[in-house]
Amino acid sequence: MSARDSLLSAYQALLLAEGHRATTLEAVAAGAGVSKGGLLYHFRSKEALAEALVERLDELVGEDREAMRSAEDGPSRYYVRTSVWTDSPLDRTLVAVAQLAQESHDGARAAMARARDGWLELIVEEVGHLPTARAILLIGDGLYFDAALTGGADHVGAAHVGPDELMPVIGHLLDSAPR
Amino acid sequence: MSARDSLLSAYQALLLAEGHRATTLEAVAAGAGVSKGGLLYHFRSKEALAEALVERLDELVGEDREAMRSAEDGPSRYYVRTSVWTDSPLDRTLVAVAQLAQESHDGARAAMARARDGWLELIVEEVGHLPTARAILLIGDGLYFDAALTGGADHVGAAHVGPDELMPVIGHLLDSAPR
DNA sequence: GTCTATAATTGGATAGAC
DNA sequence: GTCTATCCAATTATAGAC
Repeated sequence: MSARDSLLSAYQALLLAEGHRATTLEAVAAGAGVSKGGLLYHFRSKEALAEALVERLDELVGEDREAMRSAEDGPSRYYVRTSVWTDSPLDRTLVAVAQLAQESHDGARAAMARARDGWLELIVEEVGHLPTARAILLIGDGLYFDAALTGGADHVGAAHVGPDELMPVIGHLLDSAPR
Repeated sequence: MSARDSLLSAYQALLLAEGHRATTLEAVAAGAGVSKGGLLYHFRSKEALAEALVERLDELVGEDREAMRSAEDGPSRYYVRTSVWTDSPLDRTLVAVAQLAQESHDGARAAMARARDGWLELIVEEVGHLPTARAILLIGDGLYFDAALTGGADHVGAAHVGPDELMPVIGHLLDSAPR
């Protein structure tokens, strides 16, 4: 992996766990095994790190959209199934960018809006009923919220319900939506 | 309002919009119209502000639990109905504490877990089916996630669906849950 | 109870050596 | 392409006057 990629991954990991302001250039550099000067050769500023991460999210979301469109069990089930935390590249990048968005980063907010609009579009196509589609999108948002609250750590609390238990509920929403 | 309350409210507002690290003591003091020294008389440290806010959340959640238990339309509908952003004291405090939790504040994480466990308990009592109850809880989480992403600003995007459109979907989940 | 002054530290960014 | 040294601004917290 190139030094640039290592730096971006280290930045993402820290952002995920601690947030934008708490993620210092020194910590990112240390995480990637280079010095602060080395970091600043690849990324001119802290803002440049954020912009690169937002680009990475756009790419991953684009790939996810293709997979969602052609999913065997349909876009809605695919969406909910993949919204539970699995530590995938998209999971990690999405929650990291969500941290940026919450700390008032405009680019990150716009990227989150783009991603969610795209998902909603495919769900509406399948469901044919906007409020139901919105409810399904919200369930996915809720799963990301849970992950974001703990910085992506495993959460096997009493309240935890896995995808296997959730899917029948989604199936029910799909079957019963007005047309 | 006492100076202490003003300070806590100013802290909460900044936390909501910018996150823990970005919320400086100077900005909190300025928001409440006192000096940094004045702030530190009421709160010995930044951590003391965080702890006071967590206490405030526990109180508001306790009150909300009572209202939820005795809601005319039942706990589940009450929960979803009140999870849409209305800028209420509970909304603001909850999302502010969620910011703290995301920046790895243990007390905030524990408070969020307590709140969500309490809500889930009442929903399960009503619904009688854990996966359905969990789905309803997730819809509320999703609504808070949306609010958190924008720091509680109004979001009247194309994807926005209000409570009036969402409630029938909840009603459907309630009616169709296995018993 | 609130203020000013200031100490001690940290963080983002630049300059220039290697 | 990476490092060290350094500057400047910002931040938490203390001390003590009023």
